[in-house]
Amino acid sequence: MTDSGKPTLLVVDGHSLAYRAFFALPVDNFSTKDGQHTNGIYGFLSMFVNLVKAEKPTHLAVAFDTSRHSFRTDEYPEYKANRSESPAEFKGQIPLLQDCLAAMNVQVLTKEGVEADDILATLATEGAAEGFDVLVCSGDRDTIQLVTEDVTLLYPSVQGVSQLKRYTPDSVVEKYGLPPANYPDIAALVGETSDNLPGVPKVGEKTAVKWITQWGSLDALLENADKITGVVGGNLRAHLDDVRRNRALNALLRDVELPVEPADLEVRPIDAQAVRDIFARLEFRTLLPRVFEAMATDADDMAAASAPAVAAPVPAELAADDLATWVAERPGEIALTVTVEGGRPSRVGVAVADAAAEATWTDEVAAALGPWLAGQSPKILTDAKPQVKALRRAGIRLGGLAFDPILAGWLLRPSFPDKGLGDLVDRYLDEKLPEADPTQLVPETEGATPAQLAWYALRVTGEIRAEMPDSVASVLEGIELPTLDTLADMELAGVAISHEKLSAFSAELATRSDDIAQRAFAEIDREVNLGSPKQLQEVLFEQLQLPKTRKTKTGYSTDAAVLADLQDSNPHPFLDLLLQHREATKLRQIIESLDVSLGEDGRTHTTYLQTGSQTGRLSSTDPNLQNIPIRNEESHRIRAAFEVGDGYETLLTADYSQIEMRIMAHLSGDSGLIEAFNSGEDLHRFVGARVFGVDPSEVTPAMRTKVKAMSYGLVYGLSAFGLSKQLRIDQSEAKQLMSEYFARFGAVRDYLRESVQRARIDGYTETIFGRRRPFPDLGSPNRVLRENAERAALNAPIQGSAADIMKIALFHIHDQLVEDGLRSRVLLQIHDELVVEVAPGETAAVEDIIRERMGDAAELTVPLDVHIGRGPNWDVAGH
DNA sequence: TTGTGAACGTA
DNA sequence: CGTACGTTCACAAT
Repeated sequence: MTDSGKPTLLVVDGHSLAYRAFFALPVDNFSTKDGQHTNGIYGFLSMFVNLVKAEKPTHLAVAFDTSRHSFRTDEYPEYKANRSESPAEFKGQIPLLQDCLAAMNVQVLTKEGVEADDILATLATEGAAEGFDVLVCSGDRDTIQLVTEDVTLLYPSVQGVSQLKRYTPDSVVEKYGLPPANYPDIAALVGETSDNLPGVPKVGEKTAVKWITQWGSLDALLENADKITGVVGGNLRAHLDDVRRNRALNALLRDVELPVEPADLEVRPIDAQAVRDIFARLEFRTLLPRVFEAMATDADDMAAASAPAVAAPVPAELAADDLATWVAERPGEIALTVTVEGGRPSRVGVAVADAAAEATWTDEVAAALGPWLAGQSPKILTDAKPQVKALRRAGIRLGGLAFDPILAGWLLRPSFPDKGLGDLVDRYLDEKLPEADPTQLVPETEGATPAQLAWYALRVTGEIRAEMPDSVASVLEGIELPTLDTLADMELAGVAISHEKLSAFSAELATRSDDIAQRAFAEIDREVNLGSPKQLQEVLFEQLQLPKTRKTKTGYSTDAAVLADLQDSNPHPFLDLLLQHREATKLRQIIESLDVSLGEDGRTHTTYLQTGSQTGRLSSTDPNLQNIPIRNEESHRIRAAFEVGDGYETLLTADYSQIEMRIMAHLSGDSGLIEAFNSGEDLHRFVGARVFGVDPSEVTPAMRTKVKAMSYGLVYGLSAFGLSKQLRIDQSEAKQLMSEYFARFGAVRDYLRESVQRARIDGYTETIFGRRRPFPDLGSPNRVLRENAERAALNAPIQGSAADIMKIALFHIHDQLVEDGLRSRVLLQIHDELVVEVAPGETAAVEDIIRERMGDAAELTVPLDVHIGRGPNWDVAGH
């Protein structure tokens, strides 16, 4: 609101200002780690928040051009034809900028066939008529014509985007000698080179102003053109049509049909979480507080924003029997929340569409509700796994799990880090989940009760289902929900680890790494922190004067590959000692974290993140048991500490051999690769024989290594450059290898190409079982971004299908073990390997189940080969 | 105290 | 200039 008490409407030309920012800010300082350029976005937003903060508009909109095409190019094809195509790096930023503005709840306007300035002109005209003070912010001089007593133009000065010059009628007269309405007349005579509109030769601003002043208007001047003397008079007469055309084109449209009018553009509070999300993605940090400061947030306006469209039912507090009756009387899906404290149920809430009830968890509640919980009547649980585990600790095996909004939300958007029900309520219901403020000891706002959480979950479920394609629904029901149950059991079981073995090894490694460190310090005559890349750079590149290596963001790399290269070219004892030190300390860290993780039961219970990957794989945390070392001799001692537990007979490992290459064979239908797997011959030997044109018996280890690297590389979208690096061979030799490979296995190359092509069209990839992963960047003009997306898209169906197959095998095995009443249990999953703890006397039966269930998990055109090992510990079993 | 980047372990 | 993860440490910013 201005002093006059009138509302203020600010309209901004997003395109022209972002474009200026794009050239003003160095791209090096403004791109994300995955290569997205952000200089235009940053510059625009920076200016924008300053502007909002300074002007405090009550109404706000940003307009964008849709393309170069407009009614002006229709009338005059040469219009702006001299402008070079705007760089792809810039174009790619526009949709992201629009996302930012959307998150800030700023109205973004575009219209096919008109330019952003026409939208500004329309809004300015309407706004002035409706009693607004209007501020127009644009980098196009044509907008000067909009200036009136009610409309002020803010125009970026040459000094930079952040400096805006105010144009009022007075300042326009001062600068041009004519009122704003006449500016287009001047421009028409002078011409506008940047728009490819030639004017009258030899006529500049001075002459134009003089003429218009003299004749009162452009029309009058043109009518009296024959009265103008001299060379310029001749020029004018020769270019009358040009002038008329210029004047027609530089007139901004003031009656564009828009879906909104100024009154609709009232400034709304920003969506704080959405802004945080997109700024995190763009890696904007300093901008965040500035935006929050300049613009009101939802939190400031809780009353309006948090008022739910539908109020959650107030749950009835019921006694055990009544709660059991409550659920029994309600057929169909019931949503359920079990709150968990100390790993055990503490409270339970149930909800249906219009009613909710809950109870504090007691033995009575457990007994009364037990049969329903264990039964098959359908239930919806949000983030079910911890609740399933808690119930299991209470002696109840949950049955009938029909939906988990968290899992479903992840299946639909696997790239979004899962942040709980609140985000889903936000996204799918456009409401705010009531949350107690954790920073307040006595929160002002109450959080939702367990029953109310269930009620929200039920409603979210309806919305998610509506958006879920059948294929994704089948992955949820056919793979993820059964897997969830299995994972709960695996986490509860844990794996026995020998503290004695670990601590003995840890002590050994401690003395060893100290010893290595001392010798390393002797080599360089000083003590440094060998774990500090910064100090190492000093030692390597300054003190020892070794050649500079691969650049990183913060300096020069000192990673293992680089050190090995250095050792080749400039041997130095320090390098080798450093590598040894790294190895010893790394092992020690891993051992230490395992030791810390050991529970009172002498077992370690990892947590599997079911929604932790974008491909469908599981991940493991706290501790991560999916990256326990195996490559070198030392690491076997760590695996040897993973032992069979008391009361069990043996550990058994089962792994799929070359499952990703088998999926590749299946998906590509390559006859050579299919034959390789059906022949029973070692895969790489078979492929090597084909590629090098020799008998399988003549494939040397070197040849095998090469085709093996090539085969695995294919799955990741390897380039000749990458292959040459990995094999330490010439790029030309790598190219040769690739072309020989594809000459024999051409269908593989065709498949890979087509699958990316398909993903570009569909916008997502799909596994054999229908799991989808969206790839919005496949169409990005940013090459780095696009090519990264292409490799990921090429890999996703393969890695994802393998993950699907393993999950299916996993829960089939688990379910069969339970069904057959066996005590043996699956403990670990490491992507293509399972570790099973076998009860006495069950070895043969368990082996049969595993072989069968892993082998039958999917019907491919090639067999699924399973390798099984046995032993008292993971090292022996894994042989 | 918190966040980031380098390095490195696995499939 | 090879996909997918999680953990640790150092370091800088707070």
